[in-house]
Amino acid sequence: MEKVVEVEGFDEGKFEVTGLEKSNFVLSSTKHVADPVVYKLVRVDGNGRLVPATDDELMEVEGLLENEKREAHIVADTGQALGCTSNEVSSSGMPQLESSEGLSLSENTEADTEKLSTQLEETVPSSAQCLSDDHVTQPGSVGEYLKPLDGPIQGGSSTYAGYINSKPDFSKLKGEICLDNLSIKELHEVFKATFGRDTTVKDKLWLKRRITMGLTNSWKEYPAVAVEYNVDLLNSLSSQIDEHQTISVVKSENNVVENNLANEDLAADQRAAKRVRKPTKRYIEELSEAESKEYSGRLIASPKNIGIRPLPSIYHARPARNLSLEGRTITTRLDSLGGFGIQVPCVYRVRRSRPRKNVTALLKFHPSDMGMTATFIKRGLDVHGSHMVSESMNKVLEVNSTPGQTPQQFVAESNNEKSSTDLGQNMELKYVDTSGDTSDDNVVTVPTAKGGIRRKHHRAWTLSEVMKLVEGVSKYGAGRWSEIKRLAFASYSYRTSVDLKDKWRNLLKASFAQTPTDKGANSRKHPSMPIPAPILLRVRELAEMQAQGPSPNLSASKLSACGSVNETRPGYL
DNA sequence: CTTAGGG
DNA sequence: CCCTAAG
Repeated sequence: MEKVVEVEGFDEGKFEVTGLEKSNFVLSSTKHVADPVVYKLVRVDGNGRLVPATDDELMEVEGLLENEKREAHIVADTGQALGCTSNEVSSSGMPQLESSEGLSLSENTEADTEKLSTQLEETVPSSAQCLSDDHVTQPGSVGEYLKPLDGPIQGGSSTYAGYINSKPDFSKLKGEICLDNLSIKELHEVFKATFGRDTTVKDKLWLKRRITMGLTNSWKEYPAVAVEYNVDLLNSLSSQIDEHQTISVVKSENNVVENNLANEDLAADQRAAKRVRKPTKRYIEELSEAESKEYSGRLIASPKNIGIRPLPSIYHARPARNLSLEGRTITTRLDSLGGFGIQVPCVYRVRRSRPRKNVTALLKFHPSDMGMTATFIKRGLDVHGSHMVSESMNKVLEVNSTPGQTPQQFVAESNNEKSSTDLGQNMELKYVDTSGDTSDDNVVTVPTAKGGIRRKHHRAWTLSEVMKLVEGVSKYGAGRWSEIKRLAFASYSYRTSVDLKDKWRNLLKASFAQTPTDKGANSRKHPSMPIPAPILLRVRELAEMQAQGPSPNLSASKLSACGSVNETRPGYL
């Protein structure tokens, strides 16, 4: 809680630069006073195009920065997704280049920062919590896969930034930066010199990365944290399978692998070139479907004087023109990319049917109510990142448009999160709530032909969610979804009452389907969601119970609810 | 706006 | 999940 000051520093962020091909890397001394923006750019192998980091990336970085502020370290980017992403990009006929820059932050940021620092006092800790949680619990996180980054050498971000603490200090790399200028052949030599063996890999990026790693081989242990965490989860959950956990494990494994790679580079040569984090089907689907998608990212600035000053004005981009496309507004801007003028489309998505409100206005009106939300938004604004912005916007809008529980909700969520994670198990929640992830609205929306937008990722219902639902139904009765949503699901901003209803419907189906066969529940062939038998039983009980009559309990609560009649302290007035 | 159902 | 009809 006494991090307030640092938070501010965090806001100021630090500079992270992954250079272009001919970039001379200049890492700022990642102190507390650098620049909030993280520039990233990936050179797509082959066509030499540049692919900026995604906004989700930024989110990740956000987490990174949080840690950063305490450790001032930089994590080496695994950059595995590079290959896949680049493919995706080119195959989908995307505009080769997109970017957004967090340049305009100079003014607004400063002001907001101050306000924020106040609120952050309370929320930051939980924010951090959320962030790390996200990384562990969000299987479908786009950022996870979309991460195209690969700092040619010391790529700065890590997918696991959220929970990696012992990050390697790549500031040492300054001396090695010149790798960029080397030819592949030269790189091979360097490689040999570094590892004492030859390599057949022709991937320049890879070579550089490896060499860099070899030279700095300091990142070997950090996955420990994550792994431990996951193992922990697994143990406590061994019986119930929550999609999230499994995913978590996978992730951490990746992480481990990644790190082992740093040491035992055996056989890595070949794999390395295509060492890619496998994108999920969903993701692929998404990418292809999203034709002119919203990759937006930070554009690299000329490597020259990065990090020296908080924000060189030359990095400012100037809007070139705007045009709208299927409900999205595409802003083409001219960025000064290391001296080159490049037009990059920026996509601002707007949530359908949600009244659009001025985010900045929101910030000012409820400055004290939104902790990380504000942070995100601010950052989003700073960066002009479409993803970020839209995401944040959605969040805010969602929160704000929820009648009766406006801004507080978010705070509540954060707290709830923290407590549920800390306490771990409470009340009936024997099942650990791995999904305290209220914070990440990773929900991807997809524009429909009709002009609509539909949510793409089915947000898997976690056990805890299901349990809350059941509990809610038992308390308030099935059918009173809005009540349940408001009371039992206060912490889950997503999950509309309709969602609850649908889920309940499914639960009923499920419970009745396998009730007759006691064992059927567990022995069922790994269907997507193995709902613990007990829960199903409970569901059925409730179902039957309510089929007969709206339990006395219900009517009681009903009365008290509707009882605005006169029962509210008749005497007091 | 909230529910219920169908898709 | 989405969409829509109905209260």
